[in-house]
Amino acid sequence: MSEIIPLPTSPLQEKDRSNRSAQIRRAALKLFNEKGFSATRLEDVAEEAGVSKGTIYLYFEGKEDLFFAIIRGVVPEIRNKQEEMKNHAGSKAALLKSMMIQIGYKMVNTELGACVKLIAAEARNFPEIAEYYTVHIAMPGLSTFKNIIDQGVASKEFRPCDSDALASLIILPLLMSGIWRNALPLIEGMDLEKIAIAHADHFVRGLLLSPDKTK
Amino acid sequence: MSEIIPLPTSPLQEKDRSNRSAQIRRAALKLFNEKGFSATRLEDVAEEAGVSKGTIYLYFEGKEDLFFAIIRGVVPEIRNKQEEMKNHAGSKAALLKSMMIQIGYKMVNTELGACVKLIAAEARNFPEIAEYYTVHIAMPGLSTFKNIIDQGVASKEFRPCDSDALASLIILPLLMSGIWRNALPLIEGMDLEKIAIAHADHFVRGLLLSPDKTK
DNA sequence: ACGGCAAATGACTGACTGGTCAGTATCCGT
DNA sequence: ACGGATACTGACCAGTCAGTCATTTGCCGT
Repeated sequence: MSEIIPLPTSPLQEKDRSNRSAQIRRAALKLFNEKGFSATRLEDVAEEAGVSKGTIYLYFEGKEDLFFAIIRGVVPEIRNKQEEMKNHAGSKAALLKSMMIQIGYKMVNTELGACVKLIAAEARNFPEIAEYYTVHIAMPGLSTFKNIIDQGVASKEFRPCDSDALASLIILPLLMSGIWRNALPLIEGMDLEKIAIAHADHFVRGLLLSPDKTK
Repeated sequence: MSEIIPLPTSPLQEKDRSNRSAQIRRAALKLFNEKGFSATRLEDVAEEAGVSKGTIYLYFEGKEDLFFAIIRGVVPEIRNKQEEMKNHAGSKAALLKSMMIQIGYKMVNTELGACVKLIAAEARNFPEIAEYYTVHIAMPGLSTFKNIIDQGVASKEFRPCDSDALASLIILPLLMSGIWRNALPLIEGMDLEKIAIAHADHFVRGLLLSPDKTK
């Protein structure tokens, strides 16, 4: 071919070329999310990523390893959020609200929701994933929320309550928002971001002893 | 073979024999839920149901039709619950609580949770299912909850609120409970029934204008 | 311009599985 | 006891796809 290859080092191509692994993981997540792990053909992942099938095997040991790599990729961000919560000073109500809205936003607008859906759909086929998610994400996350609630109760900011159950109830609707967003068409009037905000507001309202001062 | 076939008409076998279709659907739901639709081999469904592969094709047109039949099978029960809610007289708070706890119970203890997980995982592969679920279950369900909340607001039982968002927030944690139950190992201290009850209690508490009288 | 090396390719293979259908078993009315 | 009808079976076929590897591409330093 004698045609001029245009801008072979443009920012986009440079980035792609320099990180085949991320490029393949992105493509795979998109298709796994659309079709499911088992129904996704590796050849389609290759095409979506703009490489050939063989190339995938230069970066991953196989389909399953590619799946694990995707899940591992979202963990650091979640861990950081958890750290952020632990080190926060100030009103627990404001902290909870802020975190719920941020998590809700990420669930609906980033690949996080797709990952949650994938984990829910495939965890039973990959016990390793289920174990990893449970031990390294869900348990510390719930425990962090529980601690915040307990602290709020201790300082008389919140009413006494079953902090175990309420910690779960913070996160369950947000997880389901992420799944819905990636699984089903949105129903008219069903704005998932608005729902996350309403969740934060309504949940904390039911927890406060005195009328809401964070408004 | 000359061996005696034991009790060929025992009650159990009689029942099974009389309804191959339900028997196959039960087996298929179990395996679809465990492995996912695509990763489930029809031959395994046949074995689980105690029939041969060919028999499945006497009752269903194919794998996909079997899947549709499973989903259609849970709809009547849901529709009945919705009717029940529309015809209820009395305190909206008590009605909401009762419904939330009942739905939560079914999500965690019946095949309903497995169906929700399946729909979430597979809806994008079967737009017909997504459409059906959205139009015939989700929309009327949300609209029923919204009406109850609006009525409660009108009668000054509930505070003014975004009833669209709150209707979604009633159901999202319950759906996620059903999915969690069928996807992930329960975390220590994570009792999904207890969570449904706490949800009902906490959600309604945040909605009431005057202190809770349903206690 | 060249030669060597790492990166990338895609045709190929072997295992797997949805769906078929010719054959078998079971049931029931006579 | 018979025979037709209905229910069931499982070997088989045709298509699919994860994973392999001999070959090609293109990027260097010299």
